[in-house]
Amino acid sequence: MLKIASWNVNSLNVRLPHVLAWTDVASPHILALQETKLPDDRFPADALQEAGYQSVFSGQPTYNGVAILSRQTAGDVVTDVPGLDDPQRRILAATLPTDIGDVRIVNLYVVNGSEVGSEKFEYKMHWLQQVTAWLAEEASRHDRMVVLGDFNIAPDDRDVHDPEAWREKILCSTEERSALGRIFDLGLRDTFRQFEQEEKVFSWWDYRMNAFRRKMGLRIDLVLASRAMAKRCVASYVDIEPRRQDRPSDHAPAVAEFDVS
DNA sequence: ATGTCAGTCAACGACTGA
Repeated sequence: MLKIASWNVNSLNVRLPHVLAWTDVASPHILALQETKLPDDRFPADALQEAGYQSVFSGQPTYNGVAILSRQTAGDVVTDVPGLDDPQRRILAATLPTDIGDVRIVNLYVVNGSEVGSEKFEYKMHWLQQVTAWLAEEASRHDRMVVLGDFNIAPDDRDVHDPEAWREKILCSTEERSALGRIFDLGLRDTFRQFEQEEKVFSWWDYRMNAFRRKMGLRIDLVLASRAMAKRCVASYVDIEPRRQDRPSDHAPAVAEFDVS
């Protein structure tokens, strides 16, 4: 089994113990992290190496920052894409060897966008447009591809605790969902929806207003798989256990498992 | 009810972003 996960840790500095505890129990082969909020010279590669993970990362102080932890050595690392001369470290692609050959992993920390219609929202839409064009190229080069991360878009109303309250709000607007649809149209499937799921499964809950306790969340952390990988996907779920811990990230890991026999 | 966090700067509180 090949287990691949995505987790927005909201500061790897604070959350390193959570990551070590979770990887110890869940033992994913590949773990994509977002919002590490660390410059590269402070990335805790040694502690992760001791836990059995190699790391590639693209960070900056204070904001953003992405990493891929893996049992195997990553190659062909990409951190920047055409059309985005962007100091924000949100993109990290790498190729990982597996039992079925190389798998291309694309880790995305999609722009939040703040409010529909804001300047940040316009940046989000432009960012998605450029990233989608690049993903099309990646998809043409890599038959086996997994695109995962914090998409900052809830795919549809099933992914929202209160769809009416969120109607056309940031993370849920028609324009954002259409942009996500154009990524699905590249042949990338939301692995979570390949399986029957319980209602009200979310991956992010606001720190405010006891949102987690009240089950007021969104499913915005996704694991998408190319056709060749989707047909091998045997499970996809959110592991909310880390969200219950002390001093948690506001996100929980999204996990997909693939049959590589 | 934007009422929580995290990081930074600069100085222990204001700010930004999420």
